[in-house]
Amino acid sequence: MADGKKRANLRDVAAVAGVSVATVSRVLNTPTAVTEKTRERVQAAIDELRFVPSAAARAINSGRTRIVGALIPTLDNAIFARFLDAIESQLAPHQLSLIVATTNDDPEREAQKAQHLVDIGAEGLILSGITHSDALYRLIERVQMPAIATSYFDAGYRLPTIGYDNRAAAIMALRHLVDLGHRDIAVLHGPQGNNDRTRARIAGLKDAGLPARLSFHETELSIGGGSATAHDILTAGPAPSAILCLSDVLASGASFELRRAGHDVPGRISLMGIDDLPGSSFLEPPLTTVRLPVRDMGDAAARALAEWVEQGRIPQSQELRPALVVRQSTGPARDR
Amino acid sequence: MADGKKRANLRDVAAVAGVSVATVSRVLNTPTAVTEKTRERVQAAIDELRFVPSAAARAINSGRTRIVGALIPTLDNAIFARFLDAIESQLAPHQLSLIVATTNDDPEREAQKAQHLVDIGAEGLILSGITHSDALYRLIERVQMPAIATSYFDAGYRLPTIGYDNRAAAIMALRHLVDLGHRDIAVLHGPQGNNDRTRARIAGLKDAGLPARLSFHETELSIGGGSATAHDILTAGPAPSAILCLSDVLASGASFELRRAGHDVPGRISLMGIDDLPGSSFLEPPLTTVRLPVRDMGDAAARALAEWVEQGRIPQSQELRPALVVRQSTGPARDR
DNA sequence: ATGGTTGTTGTAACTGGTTACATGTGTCAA
DNA sequence: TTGACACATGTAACCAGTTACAACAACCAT
Repeated sequence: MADGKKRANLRDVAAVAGVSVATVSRVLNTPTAVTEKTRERVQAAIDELRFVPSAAARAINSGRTRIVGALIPTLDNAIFARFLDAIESQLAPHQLSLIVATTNDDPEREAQKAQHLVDIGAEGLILSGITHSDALYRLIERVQMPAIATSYFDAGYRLPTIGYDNRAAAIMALRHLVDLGHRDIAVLHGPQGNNDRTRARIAGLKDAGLPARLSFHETELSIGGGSATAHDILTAGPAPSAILCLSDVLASGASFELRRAGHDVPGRISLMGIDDLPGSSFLEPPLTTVRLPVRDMGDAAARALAEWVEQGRIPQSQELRPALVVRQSTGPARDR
Repeated sequence: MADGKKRANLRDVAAVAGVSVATVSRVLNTPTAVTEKTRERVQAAIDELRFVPSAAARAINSGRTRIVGALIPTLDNAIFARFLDAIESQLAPHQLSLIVATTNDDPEREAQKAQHLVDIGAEGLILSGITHSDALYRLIERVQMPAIATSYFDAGYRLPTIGYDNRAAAIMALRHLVDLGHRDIAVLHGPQGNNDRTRARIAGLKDAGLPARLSFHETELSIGGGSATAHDILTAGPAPSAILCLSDVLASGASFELRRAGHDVPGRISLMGIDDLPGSSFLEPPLTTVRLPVRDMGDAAARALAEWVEQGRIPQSQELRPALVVRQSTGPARDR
């Protein structure tokens, strides 16, 4: 049958079917413009030669690659993985493929990867956060590329944003603790470096004007970081009445440590997170947290980007609401 | 300056620089073959016009897209996210881009997505497991596409495999429990449907020939599934002396449930998992499990695929060794 | 029989790069 | 001064598609 040489092309198919290349192309793209009979003949040739049209050749004509890229800090965190999962699911029906590039929150690396994505013809970009290198902005501007910033809502930003108000999310958590009477709160957070989500949360807490003394503790964004830092907080000096973790990953670590050390939660100390990871409700006690709608965010970002890429419709920035999820890890502050 | 119309192409650059297209192309690909002076002139034109070579046009000539695809069940599970993270990191230095496609363990969907990857010119594929639809095999054969199956080691498989022996991993776990004197063991596992990793683990347990009565319980692969099923096991009839979860996600759920219900682990009942997720060592008690080297697997698979794609070197199947990680969730079976 | 319309198909010029081959220039030795 | 050779550059064909336009046939109404 097939000579196993190399992939057949349009001319091969045309030759076998005894028609012109234009006709074959029509069978592929506008089948109604071709007679039933020829169409069948061409289709037979296509099947026989196992012809698969070259996407590159198509792209060169249409200028479309149907590829979009996502630049995310890391995949090694459930929150981003879920986010990506949602994006991928939403993109697939649009026949758009997703290229993933991780940046480790390094704007330099992000710009490089973005350049590479542009080089290979990406038609749109999903970014994380709103802090990026000038090189990236220049790139986006230069090639007029649709790009959406996520995990952050800022209607005044130079790009459309689809995300939540990180300040508000943090304040929502803090207010819950303050309402319960907590006045002395330790705040655990990941590296601020280039992570504007974390920075916004911290800034929100600092100028929320709520009546609480906050002590901030930066640590590696991992369960280990959370548990080690919780340990430090509880052994050094007077313990706070509540620990607020700006990420559930840290809260999980803190939760484990509090149990391990035998602290009564929420009796002696309250614990709270932000994110609402799948496991958070299974911690002991179940973790009070602020749910960030990452799945919805992924859906929305993917849809918006698809529309932008396909129909040129520039999306509105879109704010997704975090929600307070009260479980059993928080309770009234003990009287002193 | 620029008229902002559309992207400049080779001929535009050639015109501005006053050279031929061939020279511009040479500046891009073999700069040494061009005089310093012309090179500078061309470079100036490139900068002025903000010329970015079209990857599609390159691909059409070279036949190379520098894109590889990964077909994985889901991103919404830390184990796959880590795996992908490793792949992406390893691929980047080879200038290969990774397209992610999720299959939900559905061979039908997997074949579709694979077809799409081929359509857009993917040069290689990373698959999960060794159970795939005929359509996928035919596709791989037809287009002679480098493809590596992962998460499973089977030297006799039609494709190179890079992974571990799932049977052995499960048996390793079981043996640990049997060595501790457990004779009555409940086994929790995710849907067997099309998941050959799970099936292999179950099969391994069944014909390991170890002296233990096993009862199998299938549930949704989630923390909730693990905790609910653990609850069922402990409330219905005589409780086993150990619970073996074929995934740490389930074990986490079970661990939470055991604590919640106040069972003494490992005093009254032992708990064990397979995977070794980041959080597993923080469970209370820390989870005994079998570590699956997914990060190494991702590294190895990406490297092997890159070599295959770049140099045509077909990789050897590669077995990665699971390792027993004994923590505190397992202990001697109580005398009856 | 003629002209107009519609529908189907083919020819060839595009898309944006790469590259084999031809041409032109400069250096050096005979 | 001439020929050999290296080196730089240009011309044009090529990759695999799409598509504007032309050509042609079939059908119908005059």
